[in-house]
Amino acid sequence: MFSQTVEYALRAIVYLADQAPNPCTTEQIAKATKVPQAYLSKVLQSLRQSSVVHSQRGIGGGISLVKTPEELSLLEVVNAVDPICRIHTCPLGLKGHGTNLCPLHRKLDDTMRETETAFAETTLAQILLSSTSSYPLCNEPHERLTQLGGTTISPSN
Amino acid sequence: MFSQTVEYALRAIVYLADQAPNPCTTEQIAKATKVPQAYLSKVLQSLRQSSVVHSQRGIGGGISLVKTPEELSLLEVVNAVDPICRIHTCPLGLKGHGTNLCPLHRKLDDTMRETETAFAETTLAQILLSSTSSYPLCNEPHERLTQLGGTTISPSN
DNA sequence: GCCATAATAGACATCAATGTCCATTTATCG
DNA sequence: CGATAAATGGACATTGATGTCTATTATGGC
Repeated sequence: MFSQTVEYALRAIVYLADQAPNPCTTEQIAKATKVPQAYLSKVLQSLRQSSVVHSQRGIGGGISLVKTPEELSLLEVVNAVDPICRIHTCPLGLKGHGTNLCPLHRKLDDTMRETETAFAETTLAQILLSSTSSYPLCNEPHERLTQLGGTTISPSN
Repeated sequence: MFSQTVEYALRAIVYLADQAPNPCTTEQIAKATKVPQAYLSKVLQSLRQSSVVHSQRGIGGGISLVKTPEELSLLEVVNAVDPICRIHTCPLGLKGHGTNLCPLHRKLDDTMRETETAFAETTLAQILLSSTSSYPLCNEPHERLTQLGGTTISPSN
């Protein structure tokens, strides 16, 4: 129901939120989220063009969130790469329906509206704080590869 | 969010429900629903293989619903052509998550479950009886091209 | 049995989503 | 300035969704 690109974008953003506000390289994100790196870079470009993430080239650079996890909703991520396009006018192009969708398309649009709302109301911070018995994207909490102060910590492996 | 094929399948089924229990030819459905006829025949084959519709060749034949509009849900139609596939195991293939999805995939699956439920609870009869100000698929009620008794009525155009 | 009707099957065409690869540009560090 | 790190852009490959076309098969009426 959701495209592969949406899945990849959300994985990357969850990882970035987990590491926020530190930047992460595409390679780092790709490995952590098991997304093909070359394709991920395309997805990240879409996110950058929509101002969901910020990028910085060169040593010490990488990708980082523009907003804090508290301010960023799932919907903003989804709409950046594969917009949920609501039904505004009759898909059959019937005049006379105008904004009055027929019962079928009214129902379809309603379900899309519900999905849209669910995504709009969920922030990345909520995802990170949710307590299911599994951590987001991994078996253990992710290593924080850099500390806020700038000291680098090596991963345990 | 929903594929073109789902859209076409639902249009066809709504039309068939409107004409039920009379059979309709693919050509007739295609014109009424503005779906490319050759492609529609593919979609209808999927619906037949899932026993949503029944087909009859030759003169007087066509496509008809297997169930009554009261018994048929939108979900059965959708799942016949483009199944809503729920998330059952971790898409990253992480052991240890098992059926315990991480918060991200838990949320994604929840929205899919809601959509699934919405479709499961809506019957074709409800769609036909819904009173928005627009008729399903058309500006006016569809002509019933044949009557239950077998007498054929010419369309007014 | 013959003809008209209508579904069926399969080949083929087109396009968008997904995925890969490589050269180029921008940045930091020494 | 030179070396390294990292994103960027564009070309290309692959696959699945969408769409078209034609020959074949099944059915009912005469």
